[in-house]
Amino acid sequence: MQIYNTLTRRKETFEPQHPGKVGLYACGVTVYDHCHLGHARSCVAFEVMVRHLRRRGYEVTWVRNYTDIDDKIIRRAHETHTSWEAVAERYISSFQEDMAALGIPPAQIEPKATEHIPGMLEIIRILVDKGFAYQGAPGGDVYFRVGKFPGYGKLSGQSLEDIQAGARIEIDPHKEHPLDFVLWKASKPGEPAWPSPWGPGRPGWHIECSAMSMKYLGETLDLHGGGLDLIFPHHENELAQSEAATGKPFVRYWLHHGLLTIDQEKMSKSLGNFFTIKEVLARFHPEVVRFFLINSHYRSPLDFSDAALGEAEAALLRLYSTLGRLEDLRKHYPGVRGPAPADFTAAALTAEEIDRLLTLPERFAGAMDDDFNTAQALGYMFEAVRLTNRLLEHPAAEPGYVALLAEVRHNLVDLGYVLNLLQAEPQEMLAALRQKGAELKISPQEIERLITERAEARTNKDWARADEIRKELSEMDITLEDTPQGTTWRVKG
RNA sequence: GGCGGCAUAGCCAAGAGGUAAGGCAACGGUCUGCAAAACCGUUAUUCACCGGUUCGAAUCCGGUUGCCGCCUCCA
Repeated sequence: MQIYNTLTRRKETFEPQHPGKVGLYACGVTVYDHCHLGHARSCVAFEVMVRHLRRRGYEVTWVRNYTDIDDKIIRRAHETHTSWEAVAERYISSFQEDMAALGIPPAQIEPKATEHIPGMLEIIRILVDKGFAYQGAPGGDVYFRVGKFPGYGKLSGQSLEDIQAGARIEIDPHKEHPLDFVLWKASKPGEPAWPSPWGPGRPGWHIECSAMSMKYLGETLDLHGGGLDLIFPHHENELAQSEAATGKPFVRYWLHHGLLTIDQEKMSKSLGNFFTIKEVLARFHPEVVRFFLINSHYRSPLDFSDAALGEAEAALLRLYSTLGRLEDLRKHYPGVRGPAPADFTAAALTAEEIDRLLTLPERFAGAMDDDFNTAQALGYMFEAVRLTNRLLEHPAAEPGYVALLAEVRHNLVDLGYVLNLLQAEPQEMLAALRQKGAELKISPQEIERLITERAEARTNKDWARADEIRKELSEMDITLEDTPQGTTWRVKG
């Protein structure tokens, strides 16, 4: 497998420290508000990586944290006249609802910062003992001494001078260097506080990830990642404090995904240009959202728009349509399974095309092995779908025909599992997608009644009345489809 | 200002030295009582622009332009 490593800015062959085992730490969310779609992108990206690694036979330990204490949480508690604990608890629940709705299973370990204070204090103690950290004033903040760590800046590719040149940081008289960052933040009266050798306070942002990741995954992690926007300062600081404390490499492969944008601008709370996961899911099927999120490579920027989600919906519909036809076929031949006979030939496809259809799993895996290239993997699936549709258009009587399609069906669903797509019952999904969750201008009962009336008219060859009903429904954005199994309807797309 | 990234058809998007995947949309055809769906076909001699390396360049190198991200909390 090849994985792009932010530290070296290259794709590298992936080799975990311990054969067959992989530890992944993905930076989670700060729980002070509902999550937006950018957070969903992050979670889906790591989920898919984990699924593919497991498919490749690795035993993966996936850790995703909650930052459940920080300034924004405290501020939110003040604003809403409640406790910081209540704020954290509320938005952890909200996050879990979103994950469940998107079908993302929980990580193996989901640690909370406030439950790991002793581990953070231990790292800070070591850093102070080694001279990498100092307290600015008695009872005050404890800082990391950036100038003492030679590798500072190696992750973001900048020198200390580079960073300082553009720094908009206020000069803090207690800091030795403007870029020294807080490890332990002294609490003001009334603020949440934990006891420490340096006085009551709370952890700085970066130290929690070092403490929690190393506790669960060891001093050197295989994989650690988050959004591109976390490279500096968050991951740079994590790297510095962790390596300063242990003297060992902190992370073997740093993974950073691209950001979700709106009109080419980063979706963010501060810009106010965000949609929460809940808002998006109210309008689009969760699987459509997932498809949208993985239809481009995880490191690319991804622009959100209704049109883009609409395209994702149409594309997913195409996948499920074929799957539905394959499912119908399976019901007609319940005993037949793949694999296809090696010597099977079909009029509709050349030998090369049949081979291509059957080697989908290899090509799919190859794409995923190449830095989790979900876009290419999906491209291969669509190619297989096109070939499959061609076969379905030209039914053959041979048993090999059914066996081949049974194998294709199995492959599509099996590969879909890696992307957490195509796991639903096709007919149910098609019905859900066709109705788009949109407000209907007419009740389904009324539609059914008109369909029945039209069926009667058609039996009597009363084409005028049949067309009239079609037109009537069409004006209410309902499209009728006459199939051998009867007439179905869908909301116009 | 410093650091980094991206520019591929109407839109979205793979490809990273060997002659442009895939999706959406559009148009033509097959099918259909009419449609829809599906299938077939068409839609980039060309990958922002200018140079260079090479037998050969979206792919490598240099420069230009435009957009984005980070340098403050951010997935």
